[in-house]
Amino acid sequence: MIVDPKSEERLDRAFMALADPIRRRIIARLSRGSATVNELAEPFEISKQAVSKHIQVLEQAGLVTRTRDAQRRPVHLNAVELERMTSWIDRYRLIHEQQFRSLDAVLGAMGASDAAAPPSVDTIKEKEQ
Amino acid sequence: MIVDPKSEERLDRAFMALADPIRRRIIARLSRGSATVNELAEPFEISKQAVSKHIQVLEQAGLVTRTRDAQRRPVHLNAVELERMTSWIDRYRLIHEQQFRSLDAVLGAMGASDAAAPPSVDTIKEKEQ
DNA sequence: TGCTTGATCAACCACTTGATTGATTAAAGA
DNA sequence: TCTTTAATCAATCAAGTGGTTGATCAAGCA
Repeated sequence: MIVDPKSEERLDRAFMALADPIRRRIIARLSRGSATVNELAEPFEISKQAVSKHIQVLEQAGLVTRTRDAQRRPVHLNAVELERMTSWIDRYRLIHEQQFRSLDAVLGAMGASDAAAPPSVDTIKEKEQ
Repeated sequence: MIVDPKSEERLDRAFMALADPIRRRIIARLSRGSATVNELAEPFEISKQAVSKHIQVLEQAGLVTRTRDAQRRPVHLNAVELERMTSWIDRYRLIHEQQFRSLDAVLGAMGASDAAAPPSVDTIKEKEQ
């Protein structure tokens, strides 16, 4: 499986960027439309410089882009990067779900008739797979 | 809008947890089945203590759970928390997409763009770091 | 030309993170 | 019992993060 090192680092930054509640609120705000740094800083009690840094973090993660409008620097959401994050997560969610299903089938075929859906995983010793 | 503070913190930890490539590889491994700390540490060149810490981070984020099997502490993926992460992201992806669509409709009806910051890709200038 | 506004740069500080090594707990096996 | 195995705890360290204040840049406007 070939893994693009740049894609690794981009994921690092994207997840790190969303690990902060202020940055998540910024993303939430931007989902409703672009905004300037001042507008984005307004609801928060921290300095505008701090908000500016948060936006830089989001920008380097590829989650937002910035344009220029005179002395304003409007910030726009980049939904493509959000999509990359969900792709990563969903990939392993799917694998896990399928693994879970086939394990369930094995247990069912072995004669243990309970076949409980909830995770009775704690008794499982993984040797197959 | 009521926001459960614990849910905020849980998201903080979940996103932070996935911001590390080693922890993402651990999640990827666990999607294929549960494993012990030693098994999880095997592909990495860092110490087992370090891997143990990574697993603690994942556990406190709710992304994995641990059980006991004699002196082993098998680690299991908790897909529910992964689902919470995609839910958060997809929520704002959806809002953004709808916002985008309605803006598109407005622009189409007007024929000109004087709305606040239309995020058209062709006007984007810089992408420096 | 100056002045104001929007935003960033720079230096600094407290705190956290990721890693290390060495010691320790806990259960199995001889 | 003594030894091995699985894993964590404890102390420490370098590097990174999130915040501050003060200075600076860049574009309109009087």
